[in-house]
Amino acid sequence: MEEKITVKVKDFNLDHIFDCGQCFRWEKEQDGSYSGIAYGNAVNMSMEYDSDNAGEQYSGTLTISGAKEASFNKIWKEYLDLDRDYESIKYFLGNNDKVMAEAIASGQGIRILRQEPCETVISFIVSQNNNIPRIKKCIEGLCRNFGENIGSFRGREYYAFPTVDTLSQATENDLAPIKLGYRAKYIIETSKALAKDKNGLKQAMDSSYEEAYEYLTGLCGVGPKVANCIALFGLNKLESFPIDVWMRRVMNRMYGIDENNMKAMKEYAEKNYGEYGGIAQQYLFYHIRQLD
DNA sequence: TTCCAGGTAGCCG
DNA sequence: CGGCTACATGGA
Repeated sequence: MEEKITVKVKDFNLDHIFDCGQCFRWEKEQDGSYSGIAYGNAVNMSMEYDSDNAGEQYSGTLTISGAKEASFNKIWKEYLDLDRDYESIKYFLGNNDKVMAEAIASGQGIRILRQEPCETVISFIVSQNNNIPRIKKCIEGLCRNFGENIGSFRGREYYAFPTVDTLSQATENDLAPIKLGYRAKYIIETSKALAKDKNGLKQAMDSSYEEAYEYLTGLCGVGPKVANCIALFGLNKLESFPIDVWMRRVMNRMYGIDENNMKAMKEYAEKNYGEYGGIAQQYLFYHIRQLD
């Protein structure tokens, strides 16, 4: 008998959370639930929405199957950012910004996952100049070849994300079958740096956004965009505002900002989204990908 | 064939 | 500093 946790949630939608480009290891099942792995635990998540709001507020009961009850407070509550009040954040972002209100409407149930810092670093190095389906394949390949086998869950084998110690010892030749392209050497070099500086990411997490950004951009293969993704998804810096091709597209289409004027986009975000820039960015990202 | 994908390192002025 | 380009890979 599979263990499971059930918990009441609101402002919570699995499609919005797992299909907004923040994570790469969750797969949608036939029944609309998602199976995946985080912090070395493979689980399945399904939602039963409250009937009285017809799903519009995205409140209901979340079931995490395969998870031990004790893991809720230790892992899942924090991973899913359940203690944060997204309703007030949505009001803050959307109450005098019609464009943002529209974006929020399409991704009402987004939550910023608190992912493992090392995994986030490597994953977003893989993501550069790459598309999401292929990013997923590359990461799956890394895990299968270099991650610890966690065992089978619902008929599938699961592998933990490889440690930087393991990756730091791999050669470009070892990584060749994974088809990471020119990113392979970035991954090896950055894994070496992180394996050597064990507390670097932890310290960055406890530092200000600016200090974290400086540390991250010092890693090989980590530029402004990737650093902001790591800061947001791995280090819990919610003011971080990653600007990628989609963000350039959506801010041009919806705010009329020039597609090449990244500085204007950054300034717009700082001024209007402030400490919740990262959450605003996720609503915009999800929204433009729905439209496209 | 060419273009594109959650960009960055290296180089040049 | 800011601007330019090569870079692996696979799908459209």
